[in-house]
Amino acid sequence: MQKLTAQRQAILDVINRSDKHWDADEVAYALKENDTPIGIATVYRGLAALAEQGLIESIQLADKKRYERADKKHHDHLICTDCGDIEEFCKPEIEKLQDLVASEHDFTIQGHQLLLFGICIRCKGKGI
Amino acid sequence: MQKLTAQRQAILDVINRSDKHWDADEVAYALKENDTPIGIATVYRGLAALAEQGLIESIQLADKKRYERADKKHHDHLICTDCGDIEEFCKPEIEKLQDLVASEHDFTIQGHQLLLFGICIRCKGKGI
DNA sequence: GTGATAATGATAATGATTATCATTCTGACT
DNA sequence: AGTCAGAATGATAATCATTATCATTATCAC
Ligand SMILES: [Mn+2]
Ligand SMILES: [Mn+2]
Ligand SMILES: [Zn+2]
Ligand SMILES: [Zn+2]
Repeated sequence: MQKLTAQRQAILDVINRSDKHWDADEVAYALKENDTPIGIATVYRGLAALAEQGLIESIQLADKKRYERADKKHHDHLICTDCGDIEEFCKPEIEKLQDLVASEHDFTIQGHQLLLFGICIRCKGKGI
Repeated sequence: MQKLTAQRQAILDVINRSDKHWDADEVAYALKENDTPIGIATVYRGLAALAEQGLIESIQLADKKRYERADKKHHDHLICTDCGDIEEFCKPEIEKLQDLVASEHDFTIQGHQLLLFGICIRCKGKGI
Protein backbone atom coordinates (compact mmCIF):
# COMPACT_ATOMS: atom_id res chain seq x y z
CA MET A 1 0.00 0.00 0.00
CA GLN A 2 1.64 3.21 -1.18
CA LYS A 3 -1.12 5.52 -0.24
CA LEU A 4 -3.76 5.73 2.39
CA THR A 5 -6.37 6.90 -0.08
CA ALA A 6 -9.67 8.51 0.81
CA GLN A 7 -11.42 5.18 0.23
CA ARG A 8 -9.04 3.27 2.47
CA GLN A 9 -9.26 5.95 5.12
CA ALA A 10 -13.05 5.64 4.98
CA ILE A 11 -12.80 1.86 5.42
CA LEU A 12 -10.41 2.32 8.31
CA ASP A 13 -12.73 4.85 9.95
CA VAL A 14 -15.69 2.48 9.73
CA ILE A 15 -13.74 -0.28 11.42
CA ASN A 16 -12.15 1.95 14.03
CA ARG A 17 -15.40 3.41 15.22
CA SER A 18 -16.72 0.14 16.66
CA ASP A 19 -15.71 -3.12 18.30
CA LYS A 20 -17.38 -5.23 15.65
CA HIS A 21 -15.78 -7.92 13.57
CA TRP A 22 -16.67 -6.82 10.06
CA ASP A 23 -16.92 -8.75 6.84
CA ALA A 24 -16.43 -7.04 3.48
CA ASP A 25 -20.15 -6.72 2.74
CA GLU A 26 -20.86 -5.14 6.10
CA VAL A 27 -18.12 -2.59 5.53
CA ALA A 28 -19.45 -1.83 2.05
CA TYR A 29 -22.97 -1.41 3.43
CA ALA A 30 -21.81 0.89 6.23
CA LEU A 31 -19.94 2.99 3.68
CA LYS A 32 -23.06 3.32 1.57
CA GLU A 33 -25.07 4.44 4.61
CA ASN A 34 -22.27 6.87 5.26
CA ASP A 35 -22.72 8.45 1.81
CA THR A 36 -19.23 7.31 0.89
CA PRO A 37 -20.08 4.28 -1.26
CA ILE A 38 -17.07 2.29 -2.41
CA GLY A 39 -16.95 -0.50 -4.97
CA ILE A 40 -16.92 -3.94 -3.42
CA ALA A 41 -13.65 -4.88 -5.13
CA THR A 42 -12.04 -1.79 -3.66
CA VAL A 43 -13.40 -2.73 -0.25
CA TYR A 44 -11.77 -6.15 -0.52
CA ARG A 45 -8.50 -4.65 -1.69
CA GLY A 46 -8.60 -1.96 0.97
CA LEU A 47 -9.23 -4.42 3.77
CA ALA A 48 -6.35 -6.61 2.59
CA ALA A 49 -4.01 -3.62 2.28
CA LEU A 50 -4.92 -2.21 5.68
CA ALA A 51 -4.45 -5.60 7.32
CA GLU A 52 -1.09 -6.02 5.60
CA GLN A 53 0.02 -2.70 7.09
CA GLY A 54 -1.20 -3.74 10.52
CA LEU A 55 -3.75 -0.94 10.60
CA ILE A 56 -6.53 -3.46 11.14
CA GLU A 57 -6.62 -7.08 12.28
CA SER A 58 -8.17 -10.00 10.46
CA ILE A 59 -9.59 -13.29 11.60
CA GLN A 60 -10.37 -16.12 9.24
CA LEU A 61 -13.63 -17.86 10.03
CA ALA A 62 -14.90 -20.94 8.21
CA ASP A 63 -16.74 -19.08 5.51
CA LYS A 64 -15.23 -15.63 5.41
CA LYS A 65 -12.67 -13.20 6.71
CA ARG A 66 -13.60 -10.62 9.31
CA TYR A 67 -11.72 -7.49 10.26
CA GLU A 68 -11.47 -5.49 13.47
CA ARG A 69 -9.61 -2.58 15.01
CA ALA A 70 -5.90 -3.14 15.58
CA ASP A 71 -5.63 -0.85 18.60
CA LYS A 72 -6.45 -3.44 21.20
CA LYS A 73 -4.06 -5.88 22.73
CA HIS A 74 -3.82 -9.29 21.16
CA HIS A 75 -6.68 -11.61 21.90
CA ASP A 76 -8.46 -14.67 20.56
CA HIS A 77 -12.12 -15.45 20.10
CA LEU A 78 -15.11 -17.35 21.46
CA ILE A 79 -17.69 -17.95 18.77
CA CYS A 80 -21.27 -18.84 19.54
CA THR A 81 -22.44 -21.56 17.16
CA ASP A 82 -26.04 -20.54 17.83
CA CYS A 83 -26.14 -16.77 17.34
CA GLY A 84 -22.77 -16.17 15.74
CA ASP A 85 -21.72 -13.72 18.42
CA ILE A 86 -17.97 -13.22 18.83
CA GLU A 87 -16.45 -12.64 22.27
CA GLU A 88 -12.82 -11.96 22.99
CA PHE A 89 -10.37 -13.31 25.51
CA CYS A 90 -6.78 -12.87 26.43
CA LYS A 91 -4.78 -15.68 28.02
CA PRO A 92 -1.03 -15.10 27.95
CA GLU A 93 -0.34 -18.54 29.43
CA ILE A 94 -1.77 -20.08 26.26
CA GLU A 95 0.41 -17.89 24.08
CA LYS A 96 3.48 -18.96 26.05
CA LEU A 97 2.60 -22.60 25.60
CA GLN A 98 2.14 -22.04 21.87
CA ASP A 99 5.66 -20.67 21.67
CA LEU A 100 6.88 -23.69 23.57
CA VAL A 101 5.15 -26.06 21.16
CA ALA A 102 6.67 -24.26 18.22
CA SER A 103 10.18 -24.44 19.65
CA GLU A 104 9.70 -28.13 20.42
CA HIS A 105 9.03 -28.64 16.72
CA ASP A 106 11.80 -26.33 15.47
CA PHE A 107 9.00 -24.33 13.96
CA THR A 108 9.40 -20.57 13.47
CA ILE A 109 6.05 -19.28 14.53
CA GLN A 110 4.58 -16.37 12.58
CA GLY A 111 1.06 -16.30 13.89
CA HIS A 112 -1.76 -18.34 15.27
CA GLN A 113 -5.48 -18.63 15.37
CA LEU A 114 -7.40 -19.97 18.34
CA LEU A 115 -11.15 -20.23 18.04
CA LEU A 116 -13.34 -21.63 20.81
CA PHE A 117 -16.75 -22.76 19.56
CA GLY A 118 -19.76 -23.21 21.78
CA ILE A 119 -22.89 -21.65 23.22
CA CYS A 120 -22.77 -18.16 24.66
CA ILE A 121 -24.45 -17.25 27.92
CA ARG A 122 -27.29 -15.47 26.17
CA CYS A 123 -28.16 -18.42 23.97
CA LYS A 124 -27.94 -20.81 26.91
CA GLY A 125 -31.10 -19.36 28.44
CA LYS A 126 -33.12 -19.35 25.24
CA GLY A 127 -35.19 -22.55 25.17
CA ILE A 128 -36.81 -21.91 28.59
CA MET B 1 -26.14 -41.26 8.27
CA GLN B 2 -28.30 -44.37 8.30
CA LYS B 3 -26.00 -46.56 6.37
CA LEU B 4 -22.30 -46.98 6.02
CA THR B 5 -22.64 -47.57 2.30
CA ALA B 6 -19.96 -49.05 0.07
CA GLN B 7 -19.04 -45.56 -1.10
CA ARG B 8 -18.69 -44.21 2.40
CA GLN B 9 -16.73 -47.25 3.48
CA ALA B 10 -14.39 -46.65 0.54
CA ILE B 11 -13.91 -43.01 1.59
CA LEU B 12 -13.27 -44.10 5.17
CA ASP B 13 -10.73 -46.68 4.00
CA VAL B 14 -8.82 -44.11 1.98
CA ILE B 15 -8.55 -41.80 4.94
CA ASN B 16 -7.75 -44.52 7.45
CA ARG B 17 -4.87 -45.91 5.47
CA SER B 18 -2.67 -42.83 5.88
CA ASP B 19 -1.80 -39.95 8.19
CA LYS B 20 -2.58 -37.32 5.59
CA HIS B 21 -5.01 -34.46 5.95
CA TRP B 22 -7.20 -34.93 2.89
CA ASP B 23 -9.35 -32.49 0.99
CA ALA B 24 -12.35 -33.67 -1.02
CA ASP B 25 -10.56 -33.61 -4.36
CA GLU B 26 -7.66 -35.65 -3.06
CA VAL B 27 -10.05 -38.27 -1.72
CA ALA B 28 -11.94 -38.37 -5.03
CA TYR B 29 -8.67 -38.75 -6.93
CA ALA B 30 -7.45 -41.54 -4.65
CA LEU B 31 -10.75 -43.35 -5.14
CA LYS B 32 -10.40 -43.12 -8.89
CA GLU B 33 -6.88 -44.56 -8.71
CA ASN B 34 -8.39 -47.27 -6.55
CA ASP B 35 -10.85 -48.22 -9.28
CA THR B 36 -13.68 -47.22 -7.00
CA PRO B 37 -14.54 -43.83 -8.50
CA ILE B 38 -17.20 -41.92 -6.60
CA GLY B 39 -19.04 -38.79 -7.68
CA ILE B 40 -17.59 -35.64 -6.17
CA ALA B 41 -20.91 -34.67 -4.58
CA THR B 42 -21.05 -38.06 -2.92
CA VAL B 43 -17.50 -37.58 -1.68
CA TYR B 44 -18.47 -34.26 -0.08
CA ARG B 45 -21.59 -35.78 1.46
CA GLY B 46 -19.69 -38.85 2.61
CA LEU B 47 -16.96 -36.83 4.27
CA ALA B 48 -19.53 -34.69 6.08
CA ALA B 49 -21.49 -37.73 7.20
CA LEU B 50 -18.42 -39.61 8.41
CA ALA B 51 -17.21 -36.57 10.32
CA GLU B 52 -20.63 -36.11 11.89
CA GLN B 53 -20.48 -39.69 13.15
CA GLY B 54 -17.00 -39.12 14.50
CA LEU B 55 -15.52 -41.73 12.17
CA ILE B 56 -13.13 -39.13 10.77
CA GLU B 57 -11.92 -35.73 11.99
CA SER B 58 -12.10 -32.46 10.14
CA ILE B 59 -10.07 -29.27 10.28
CA GLN B 60 -11.16 -26.06 8.64
CA LEU B 61 -8.32 -24.24 6.94
CA ALA B 62 -8.64 -20.85 5.32
CA ASP B 63 -9.61 -22.13 1.92
CA LYS B 64 -10.96 -25.61 2.46
CA LYS B 65 -11.81 -28.39 4.84
CA ARG B 66 -9.44 -31.27 5.36
CA TYR B 67 -10.16 -34.65 6.89
CA GLU B 68 -8.03 -37.14 8.78
CA ARG B 69 -8.27 -40.39 10.71
CA ALA B 70 -10.18 -40.21 13.97
CA ASP B 71 -8.23 -42.98 15.71
CA LYS B 72 -5.53 -40.78 17.14
CA LYS B 73 -5.76 -38.79 20.32
CA HIS B 74 -6.85 -35.20 20.03
CA HIS B 75 -4.27 -32.82 18.69
CA ASP B 76 -3.90 -29.45 17.01
CA HIS B 77 -1.82 -28.35 14.05
CA LEU B 78 1.27 -26.49 12.95
CA ILE B 79 0.95 -25.27 9.38
CA CYS B 80 3.92 -24.25 7.29
CA THR B 81 3.09 -21.11 5.35
CA ASP B 82 5.84 -21.96 2.88
CA CYS B 83 5.25 -25.58 1.86
CA GLY B 84 1.79 -26.16 3.32
CA ASP B 85 2.97 -29.08 5.41
CA ILE B 86 0.82 -29.91 8.45
CA GLU B 87 2.40 -31.15 11.67
CA GLU B 88 0.56 -32.20 14.78
CA PHE B 89 0.99 -31.45 18.44
CA CYS B 90 -0.68 -32.30 21.68
CA LYS B 91 -0.55 -29.93 24.64
CA PRO B 92 -3.06 -30.76 27.36
CA GLU B 93 -2.14 -27.66 29.34
CA ILE B 94 -3.49 -25.55 26.51
CA GLU B 95 -6.72 -27.53 26.45
CA LYS B 96 -7.15 -27.00 30.20
CA LEU B 97 -6.65 -23.27 29.82
CA GLN B 98 -9.20 -23.20 27.03
CA ASP B 99 -11.76 -24.79 29.34
CA LEU B 100 -10.87 -22.20 31.96
CA VAL B 101 -11.39 -19.36 29.50
CA ALA B 102 -14.76 -20.79 28.51
CA SER B 103 -15.92 -21.10 32.09
CA GLU B 104 -14.76 -17.55 32.82
CA HIS B 105 -17.10 -16.40 30.05
CA ASP B 106 -20.02 -18.69 31.00
CA PHE B 107 -19.49 -20.20 27.60
CA THR B 108 -20.41 -23.85 27.00
CA ILE B 109 -17.54 -25.06 24.91
CA GLN B 110 -18.27 -27.50 22.08
CA GLY B 111 -15.00 -27.50 20.23
CA HIS B 112 -11.97 -25.51 19.31
CA GLN B 113 -9.45 -24.99 16.60
CA LEU B 114 -5.87 -23.97 17.23
CA LEU B 115 -3.64 -23.39 14.25
CA LEU B 116 -0.02 -22.30 14.55
CA PHE B 117 1.31 -20.72 11.38
CA GLY B 118 4.98 -20.41 10.54
CA ILE B 119 7.98 -21.97 8.84
CA CYS B 120 8.73 -25.64 9.28
CA ILE B 121 12.22 -26.91 9.93
CA ARG B 122 12.59 -28.19 6.37
CA CYS B 123 11.73 -24.84 4.81
CA LYS B 124 13.96 -22.99 7.22
CA GLY B 125 17.07 -24.42 5.56
CA LYS B 126 15.98 -23.74 2.03
CA GLY B 127 17.53 -20.44 0.95
CA ILE B 128 21.07 -21.51 1.84
C1' DG C 1 -42.48 -58.28 -3.98
C1' DT C 2 -43.92 -53.53 -2.65
C1' DG C 3 -43.39 -49.13 -0.90
C1' DA C 4 -40.82 -45.85 1.93
C1' DT C 5 -36.59 -43.94 2.69
C1' DA C 6 -31.92 -42.89 1.85
C1' DA C 7 -28.01 -42.49 -1.14
C1' DT C 8 -25.94 -41.56 -5.52
C1' DG C 9 -24.16 -38.78 -9.31
C1' DA C 10 -24.43 -35.45 -12.90
C1' DT C 11 -25.00 -30.90 -13.05
C1' DA C 12 -26.52 -26.26 -11.70
C1' DA C 13 -26.31 -22.84 -8.28
C1' DT C 14 -24.20 -20.31 -4.51
C1' DG C 15 -21.14 -17.24 -2.23
C1' DA C 16 -16.79 -15.31 -1.01
C1' DT C 17 -12.98 -13.74 -3.12
C1' DT C 18 -9.76 -12.54 -6.89
C1' DA C 19 -8.62 -11.21 -11.69
C1' DT C 20 -9.25 -8.17 -15.61
C1' DC C 21 -9.09 -3.94 -17.66
C1' DA C 22 -10.35 0.53 -18.96
C1' DT C 23 -10.52 4.74 -16.48
C1' DT C 24 -9.16 8.00 -12.96
C1' DC C 25 -6.17 9.79 -9.50
C1' DT C 26 -1.65 11.31 -7.48
C1' DG C 27 2.75 12.97 -6.96
C1' DA C 28 7.24 14.03 -8.88
C1' DC C 29 9.52 16.45 -12.18
C1' DT C 30 9.98 19.67 -15.85
C1' DA D 1 0.75 24.64 -15.49
C1' DG D 2 1.72 20.36 -18.16
C1' DT D 3 3.44 15.66 -18.58
C1' DC D 4 4.28 11.07 -17.25
C1' DA D 5 4.41 6.83 -14.51
C1' DG D 6 2.69 4.19 -11.12
C1' DA D 7 -1.38 3.18 -8.11
C1' DA D 8 -5.92 2.84 -7.16
C1' DT D 9 -10.70 2.46 -8.49
C1' DG D 10 -14.93 0.15 -9.92
C1' DA D 11 -17.75 -2.56 -12.92
C1' DT D 12 -17.76 -6.98 -14.16
C1' DA D 13 -16.12 -11.64 -15.24
C1' DA D 14 -13.83 -15.52 -13.46
C1' DT D 15 -12.50 -18.83 -9.88
C1' DC D 16 -13.05 -22.30 -6.56
C1' DA D 17 -14.92 -24.86 -2.77
C1' DT D 18 -19.08 -26.29 -1.42
C1' DT D 19 -24.13 -27.07 -1.49
C1' DA D 20 -28.62 -27.70 -3.81
C1' DT D 21 -31.47 -30.04 -7.25
C1' DC D 22 -33.43 -33.86 -9.09
C1' DA D 23 -33.94 -37.96 -11.54
C1' DT D 24 -32.31 -42.54 -10.79
C1' DT D 25 -30.87 -46.44 -8.01
C1' DA D 26 -30.15 -49.11 -3.83
C1' DT D 27 -31.80 -50.95 0.56
C1' DC D 28 -34.65 -52.21 4.34
C1' DA D 29 -39.03 -53.44 6.76
C1' DC D 30 -43.17 -55.48 6.08
MN1 LIG E 1 -11.56 -9.51 18.22
MN1 LIG F 1 -4.07 -33.93 12.32
ZN1 LIG G 1 -25.04 -17.00 21.19
ZN1 LIG H 1 7.52 -26.02 5.18
